[in-house]
Amino acid sequence: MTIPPRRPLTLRDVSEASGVSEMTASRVLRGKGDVSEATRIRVLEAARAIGYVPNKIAGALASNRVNLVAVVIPSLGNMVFPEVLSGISAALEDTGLQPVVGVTDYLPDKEEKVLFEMLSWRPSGVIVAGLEHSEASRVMLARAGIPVVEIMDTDGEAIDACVGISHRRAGREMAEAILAAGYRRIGFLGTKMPLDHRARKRFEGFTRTLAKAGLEIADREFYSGGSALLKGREMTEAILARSPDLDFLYYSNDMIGAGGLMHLLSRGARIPDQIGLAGFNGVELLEGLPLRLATMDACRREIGEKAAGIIAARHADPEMEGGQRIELGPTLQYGDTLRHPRG
Amino acid sequence: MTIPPRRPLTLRDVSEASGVSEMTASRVLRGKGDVSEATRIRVLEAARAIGYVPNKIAGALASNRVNLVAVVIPSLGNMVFPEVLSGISAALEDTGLQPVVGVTDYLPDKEEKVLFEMLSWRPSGVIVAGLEHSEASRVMLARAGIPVVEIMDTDGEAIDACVGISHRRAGREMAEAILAAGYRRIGFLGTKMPLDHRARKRFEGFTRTLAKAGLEIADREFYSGGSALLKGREMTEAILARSPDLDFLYYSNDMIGAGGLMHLLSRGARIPDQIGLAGFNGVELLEGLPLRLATMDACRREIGEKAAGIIAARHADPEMEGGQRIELGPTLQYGDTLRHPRG
DNA sequence: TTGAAAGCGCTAACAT
DNA sequence: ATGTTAGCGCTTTCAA
Repeated sequence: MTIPPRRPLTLRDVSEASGVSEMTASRVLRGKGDVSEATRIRVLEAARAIGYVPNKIAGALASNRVNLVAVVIPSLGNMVFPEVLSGISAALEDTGLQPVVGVTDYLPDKEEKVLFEMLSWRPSGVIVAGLEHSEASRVMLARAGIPVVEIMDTDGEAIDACVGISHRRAGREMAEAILAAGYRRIGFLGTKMPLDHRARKRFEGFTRTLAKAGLEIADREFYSGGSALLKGREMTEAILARSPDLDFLYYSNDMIGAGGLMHLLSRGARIPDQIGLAGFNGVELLEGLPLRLATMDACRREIGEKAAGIIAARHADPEMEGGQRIELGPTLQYGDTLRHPRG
Repeated sequence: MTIPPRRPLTLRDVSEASGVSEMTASRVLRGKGDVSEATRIRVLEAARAIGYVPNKIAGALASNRVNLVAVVIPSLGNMVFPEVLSGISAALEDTGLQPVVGVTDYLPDKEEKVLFEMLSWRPSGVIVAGLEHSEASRVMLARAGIPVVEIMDTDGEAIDACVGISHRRAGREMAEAILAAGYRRIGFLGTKMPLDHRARKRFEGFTRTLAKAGLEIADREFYSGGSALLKGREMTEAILARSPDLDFLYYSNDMIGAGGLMHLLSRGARIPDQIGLAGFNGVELLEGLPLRLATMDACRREIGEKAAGIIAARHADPEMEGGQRIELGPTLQYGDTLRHPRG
């Protein structure tokens, strides 16, 4: 197992080893054009024997085609994005396209850098989380001349295509369900929001709906960083110490909601009657908790699939129109922590 | 905001817009070679004004340099790998290198394909999880002529460099701690292991150590797929229904261990005296549980940092020797679910 | 400090 | 079915 790391092999080496022209070897290795079965086999065997790995850089430059799709997301730690990615991978599976992931840590500047870096590899398409970008990023994307799909969110104006849910609506529907169930003293617990536009939009949709019913958020608590489950426990303890009469806690994500649930269970709270809870995302984790947390599915996998589907379709048919807009409908799950509306 | 997607701009466009040669423009944009401050500014402004994005494909072909590091991991859903990635990103931050992630789903065939695909972009290095690869993969990596770092595991023979922990030793140390604490009827719960070599090695280290003490695993339970937390609950219920006299449960990962903990808490089990539990990984999630699960830290972030450090160092100095081997020492955390040894 | 020429490894387009 | 030629956009090398 000590193979001398030699000079990288080129098509020329394959050509010499198999006795056909470079062009024919190239055709065989790409599976394009008519090649006789005999030469096909000779080339393939020669390539395998010498251990040829094609140079995609040269191939891409010559053909002006790159089978990569840039995927730009805020974070991998969030549970949410790996699921989007798996939807993307699945949809790209048989298209010859490959996702390449970049992470922005929710920072617009870093997003700009990551986009610049990725676009400089001339990918066949871009999938980027969110509708909020720096002006420079928007210009880059608009000028790139490739399909751009903004995902997760539909509340705003897209550069090109867009697939997601309306977070304002998600917040509104959750508020409606909570009000319909008769809760009135409602607390909100979430991330510090300048970072997270989607959480902010849910919050806006939520508070506006309460306002229409003549209500306000009774108390709130924010966090950033750390173990979300633990933060959920701590924040819940803190908010209830301050406002013991709350009858509902709305969390901006399921992880902190799960933490809050753990806290309330350990206190022996009567859920959902004395106090109700809801999160957001519909993460798989929730299935294992003692009570099922009320939540709203963010259609993560489906978003990934649909976004990748748009890129793939437009890659296959470059004449196709852009500007697709797909708004998915998240569904509310009452679980065991939100009373069903009376009746 | 309707920018016409034009032909991608080239260095020639920058050259024309700034009135210097392509070569000078290239030098400015790469920050290499002597350029007068005046022309530097003119070029930079011209590039920004027209919205130039360099073509890395052409650059890479011409310079025979690619600032990418291929990172090949089994899964993104596992909590573990995003942390390794964040270690890698951090260590690569100021090196000019960029990680590119590929996912294998624990399938050797897919690993082979992903490696082939990534190597065909001629990256500056490869970081790949595990020491077990198909023969073809090993040959590809050995021949690639770039630094290769195998991570997570040190029980086996590496192609080049390697950074990780000994999972056999981790299993052994956990077994020793469990025995020292006086537990004797021990159950094992884990993934179906042909898929997961590291879980298998932990299991081997664990059972061998028990064997030396004249003990065997009293019962076992395996799963694959699904919500790990829920599976942990279900498996725990199942194994205890079958073997009610178990006094310790060793889980192959923290997520199923957390599920088991939830189940036992809901049953009112006396932990850790009547029954103890331990998992593996030291995931952040555990901090939020009602009891801290005993676990063993897998040094994930540190592994990522060290592996990327090796690639970066060898990238900076191509003369440097290869074959580094770094075995990290995971530390046992007793938490609240494993008795400390008597005394 | 700047420019001109050659060529990286491959594929498109056009022979044969 | 196979081969030849030119050139993708950039950087290296050498010259001015």
